[in-house]
Amino acid sequence: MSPARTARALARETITREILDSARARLGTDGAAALSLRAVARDVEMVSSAVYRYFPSRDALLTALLIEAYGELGHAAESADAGVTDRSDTAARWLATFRAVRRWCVAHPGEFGLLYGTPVPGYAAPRDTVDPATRVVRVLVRIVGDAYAAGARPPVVPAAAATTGTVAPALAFIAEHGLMAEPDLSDDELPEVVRRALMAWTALFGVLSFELFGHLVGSVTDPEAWLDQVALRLAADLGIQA
Amino acid sequence: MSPARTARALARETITREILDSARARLGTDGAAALSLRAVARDVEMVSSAVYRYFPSRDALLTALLIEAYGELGHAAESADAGVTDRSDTAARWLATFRAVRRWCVAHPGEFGLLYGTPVPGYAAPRDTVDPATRVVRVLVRIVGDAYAAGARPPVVPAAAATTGTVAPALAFIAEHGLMAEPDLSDDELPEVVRRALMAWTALFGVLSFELFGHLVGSVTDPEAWLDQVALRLAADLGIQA
DNA sequence: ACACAAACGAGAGCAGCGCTCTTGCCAAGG
DNA sequence: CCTTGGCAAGAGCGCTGCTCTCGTTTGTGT
Repeated sequence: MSPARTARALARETITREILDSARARLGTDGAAALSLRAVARDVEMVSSAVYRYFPSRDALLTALLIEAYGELGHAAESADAGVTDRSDTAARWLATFRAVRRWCVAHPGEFGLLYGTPVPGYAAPRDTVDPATRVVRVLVRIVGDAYAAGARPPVVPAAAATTGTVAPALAFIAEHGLMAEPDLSDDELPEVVRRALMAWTALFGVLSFELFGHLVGSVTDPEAWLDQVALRLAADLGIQA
Repeated sequence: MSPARTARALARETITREILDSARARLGTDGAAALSLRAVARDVEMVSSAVYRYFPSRDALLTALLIEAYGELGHAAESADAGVTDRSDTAARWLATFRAVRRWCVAHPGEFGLLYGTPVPGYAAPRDTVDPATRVVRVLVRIVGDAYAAGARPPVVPAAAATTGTVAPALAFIAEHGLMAEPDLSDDELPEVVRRALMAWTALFGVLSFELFGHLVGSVTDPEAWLDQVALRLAADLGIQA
């Protein structure tokens, strides 16, 4: 892809990396909305206008950070799930994924704010970011699907089934992206699996957002243990067990 | 409290109200982080420095907006719960509260971003905001507590009870704030009620945050119906029913 | 009724921001 | 060798939050 590694190309690569690293560092201290291109320019000891040789605008820099962060978070979730050798132990895969997602988010609060916080006013995420953004929920769908395929079911069939006939949210999701690896599910089970996994991902995100944005300061003393409790509660409500 | 309603005090009240309204309008269009004091000054046709007569800083203006928004959201939740005449129909109270919270958040996305989005970099919410911020979860705690007191229980007692011995999150919450109205619960049930309600509030927030911040665009077609499904699912998992 | 103090609006000014444009330098390729 | 193009630097535009000063208006105690 780059056969002619000229000195100029190499320098460009290095400086681009430096800019991204400085931007991510400032993301953690100042927040995404207040990310100052001039500040990162000072960090890498350049004049602000010189940075525009590498990123045409502040939004382009944000997009690069966005894609990088989504990739890291998705990779953390996927490798955590893949790290459980006993693939039938869906409960262990579930908990490992939850913990890995939290670990990355807690380690990178600035990037978390960029990904899931208030959208930057004038900025709209390009199409390139929607696919890496769905990697975490795809892992959860896969785990729930595996558990369902292995016979796991929620403890009770609730009365909520009455509403599934009127509306079918979360179905365009699975229709558009082929994110199921387990075809051993009936047409009735598949939407329910997707719905449940999406709800669980939403709940996981809610816990992390509350923790990282400081909404649990007075109520939860140990956020790590709290997330474990939420993960186990969701797993129990989904019928996932070893 | 103010027997001498001088013309100046009246004018101050009116102009303060105008500033707050303009700020809330700009909150919806520009976002909380980009809220410009100069812009609201132009809206109310004043010089920027004149606004400082009413709010000593941009942070103080944000705090005023924060308290006002928390109050409105809390009032929406409380009045929705109180609007259900049959107090024993905890399922109806549950759903009404969820819908009211969503209605307010969807109607005020800018305020939602201020309350629950990325924290404004240099800004730290003062102590005055923690109490109004807990009004929604207090409503949920009360509903779950009423349901439990009436005999409702989760369908299964899950294995997650093993972890409750090691850590006790969400207990300082109920210890510090006296937010229970139902004393008909044992010492074992009380923490579980608080935990469950806090998890439900977290899940509700996650759904709203995903919807308002645009993370459901490709996956959920009807957010209103989706929130109903989540509410019913949570109620079923909690054992809440009419 | 008068005077003093507080509150107020307006304006200038400071430092910082994103971004654009121009200028001059230096490496890469024909 | 010499032209092309990437590169850093600087000036400049309009914007931001905030501070200070100035002259005016308003409320109040004597």
